[in-house]
Amino acid sequence: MAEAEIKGEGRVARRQRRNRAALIRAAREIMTEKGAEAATMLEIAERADVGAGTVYNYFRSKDELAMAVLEGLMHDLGVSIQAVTDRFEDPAQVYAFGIRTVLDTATGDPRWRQMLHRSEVIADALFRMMGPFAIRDLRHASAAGRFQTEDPELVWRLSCHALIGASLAMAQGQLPPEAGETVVIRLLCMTGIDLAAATELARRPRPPLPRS
Amino acid sequence: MAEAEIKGEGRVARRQRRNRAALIRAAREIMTEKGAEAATMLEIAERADVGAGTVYNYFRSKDELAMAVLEGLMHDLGVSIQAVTDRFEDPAQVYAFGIRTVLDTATGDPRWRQMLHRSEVIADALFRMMGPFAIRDLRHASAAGRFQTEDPELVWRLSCHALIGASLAMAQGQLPPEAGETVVIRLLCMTGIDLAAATELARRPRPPLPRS
DNA sequence: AATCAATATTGACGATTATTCATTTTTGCG
DNA sequence: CGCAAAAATGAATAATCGTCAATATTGATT
Repeated sequence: MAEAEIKGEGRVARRQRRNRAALIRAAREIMTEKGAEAATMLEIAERADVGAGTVYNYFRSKDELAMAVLEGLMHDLGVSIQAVTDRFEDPAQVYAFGIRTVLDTATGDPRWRQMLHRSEVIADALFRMMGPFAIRDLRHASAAGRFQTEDPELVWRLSCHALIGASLAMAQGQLPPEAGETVVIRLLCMTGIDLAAATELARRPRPPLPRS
Repeated sequence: MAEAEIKGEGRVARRQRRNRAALIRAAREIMTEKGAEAATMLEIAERADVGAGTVYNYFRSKDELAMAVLEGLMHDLGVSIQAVTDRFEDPAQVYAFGIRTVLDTATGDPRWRQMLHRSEVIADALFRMMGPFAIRDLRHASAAGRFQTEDPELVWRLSCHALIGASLAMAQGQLPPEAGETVVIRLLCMTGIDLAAATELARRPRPPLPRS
């Protein structure tokens, strides 16, 4: 995929797109398999079939590469969530579905689980990558009188950190899997709805995610 | 301080206490000055006046030493908070004061600020070190009908991650300092009170902290 | 006081890896 | 074809965590 020719694209540009994509793909495979820390730059370079130094022509550091991997994972998840929530009527339900799905994916998908260290980086990526959607949903739900969130950006930021922190705790067995619902309920409380409404929202049946 | 003799304590035990204390003190000085990452084990060992390998007789790893430093900082802050909130009547206010103080200290005290990387470690330390107090406050406030928190442990855990995440964002200038109040309001919302009550609680005048 | 097993200390060293950089290869253009 | 600029290369660098064999200290026992 993504090998489509772009008219007027020279060989350099084409090779660069190929290298960048190959590096991110290789890094994603290795990092999501053994963890970002355990993945070495040399192994990534070899898997992408480039020289060790070439990685640094595309990414200033290993962290920057790891960030690109994370953003890719989150982009994919965001697309899946969008596909499902497009049909929802209630904007509050869109938001609730989103955070529930992020939580379930972060704890359930082994690829996400391997990236769960360095939570500040992950929370930040989540904030940036899914922020536009989440903040839009918070605004809609507030406009519809469902939430009371005049500061959606801040609420979303706090939610990201809490969400990733909870995911980490669950992945480490410090929280039971059943806690997922309660986590969602409490995060919904931050939007300004009351506990009963948050509970109702969190317990609505959810359609399945399309696989990515 | 802490050089008090313990009756029947041999020289080994005395030296071990001295070494452990000296290592934590040295690590605290260096780590809070230049950050935990930039501090090297060798420099810490030299400042504590022990050999480079000796550190590993007391702490299995650099992370474990950093954790001890963090726990010390948090212990000190916890003592200060306790001294102030002892006189409060409203348990909800005790909780509100606690989280506000953690936030202000994390963003204002340069020693804390230097430790703000690796937020999952810090949030975990906060959860463990201040958890007994915070959870007690949440229970009291719930029993008094102020909060609705049947799951104080979970709410506290989520709050820790959100609190540290927000502190990090403020320290990096991604959030303005005035956001502190809103952060506290939204964290209070997680306890199950409504937005108006949370706002009132967050805006009550606060007595100053005794310096530690 | 002498002995000695147990324990603690030491610091040189090994091992690992992210990153750099001088060199080589490739590209695009006149 | 020839050449300058850009990109790729991978061997070398650098930095430091944690190990370990050797050494020093301790204190119970004789």
